Amino acid sequence: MESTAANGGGFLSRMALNDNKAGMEGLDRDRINKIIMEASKGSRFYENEAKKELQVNQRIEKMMLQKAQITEQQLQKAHAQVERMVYEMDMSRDLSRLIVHVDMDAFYAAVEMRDCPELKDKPMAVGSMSMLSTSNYHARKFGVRAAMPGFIAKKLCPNLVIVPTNFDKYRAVSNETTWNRGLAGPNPYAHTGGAPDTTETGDLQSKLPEESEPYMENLSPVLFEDSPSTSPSLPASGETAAPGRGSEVFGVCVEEAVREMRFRIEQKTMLTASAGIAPNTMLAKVCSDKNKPNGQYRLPSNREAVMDFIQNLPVRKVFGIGKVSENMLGGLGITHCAHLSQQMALLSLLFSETAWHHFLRISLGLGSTHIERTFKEMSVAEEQLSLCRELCDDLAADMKKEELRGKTVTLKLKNVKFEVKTRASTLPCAVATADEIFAVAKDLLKTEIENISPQRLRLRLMGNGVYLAAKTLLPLID
DNA sequence: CGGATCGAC
DNA sequence: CTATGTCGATCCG
Repeated sequence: MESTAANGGGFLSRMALNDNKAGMEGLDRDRINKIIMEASKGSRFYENEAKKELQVNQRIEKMMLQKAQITEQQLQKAHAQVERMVYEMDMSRDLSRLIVHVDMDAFYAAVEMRDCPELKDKPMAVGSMSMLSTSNYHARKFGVRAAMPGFIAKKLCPNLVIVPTNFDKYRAVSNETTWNRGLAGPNPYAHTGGAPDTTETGDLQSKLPEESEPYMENLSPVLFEDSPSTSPSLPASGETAAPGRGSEVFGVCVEEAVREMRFRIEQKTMLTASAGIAPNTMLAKVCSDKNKPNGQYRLPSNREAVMDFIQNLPVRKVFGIGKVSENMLGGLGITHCAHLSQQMALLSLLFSETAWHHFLRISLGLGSTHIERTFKEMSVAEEQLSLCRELCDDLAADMKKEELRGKTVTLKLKNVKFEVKTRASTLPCAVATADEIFAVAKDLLKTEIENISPQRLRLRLMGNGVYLAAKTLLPLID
């Protein structure tokens, strides 16, 4: 098997600098990659990476063989099916929501610089000689980035200052930035009418991407910082929910509202954040990266703007497409989302259904328009019940749109220790309205509250949380 | 189901 | 002088 390894210079491409991040443009990649390879070669880590790269290359070859066997008919048939789906998905596009994704800039590094002005004009990173969590923008110019071992970073930038991580500090700052309590004060943008979509920003609360975000409680000391987005455990990583539907919020445009949000964060923490405003979470996250650091970008809520934006987007920028997928797609000549749409029929024949459906959604610029709510803590039963009611309303609205009803109501809870529980109840007949769902969900929640008493049920998160199991979903009309 | 794989951070 | 982490989700058998 000829290895298609993409390297002329004899290094593993997977070891090379990943310049997919903000602050990484226009540096001397060849020099940087050479240093990385020299520092890595021969290590066990490198050998393992080499093995993994070979496996990926073999998968690509296998895929190319499969591709060669596809007949014109198969392709045409796939094409027709894809076209139908594109049409349906396009129809279901929801442009009514505004999602804001807020992401702290180089979070850990920014905190350390703030607290030690001497670091300000030096290249610095947070972490250890073994692993860095993040670096400041000055260091990024040398190719120093999150997830890079400190000893390699030192070779790239001998003057690099490496500061050990202070998780407690990051968590404290993170808490300051959470919407519910941290950024107190009247917040005119928090709610819109009936559907309070506000959420806090995860970033603030949770993690960090390109810029990182702090961690939460169970901190597993981890820590890379760059990158926005929502974090797995605390959903909020960089996301905030939207101020509302439409672009006017209490007479102020979203851009202004988000500018104020960022301004308040900066006033309170002396740290900057970037934000993306878009009709769904996938796009908002990508947008938050666009004018980083300390900037924001709004993608208008119309189909043309979305499609135009997505066409020019490298697939690697999309949440969920990592090194491996990028390489697999690259084998087919797909580097940008525009290629994704062009080759969708082929993709539908070469990838699993879930995979190509995911690609299809990306190629249309679709994403979630609903945001999980995260709280610092919620231990008052009345609040829990009223939140539960809200979730039921949202769910009923979504179900109505899809013309679905269901027989199983599942309540998902996450307590302050981050343990997740689900409780479900299956009914004799399917339900669809908010009242019907709430009647069941309320009982489930009350049972949980009672089971734990006299202690209080202390919840961390309740969201995404009340939903109906898919298998029991039925058409609204028989 | 458990282990492998992938991706986020 | 060395030295490359941890988690959750999903896939796959």
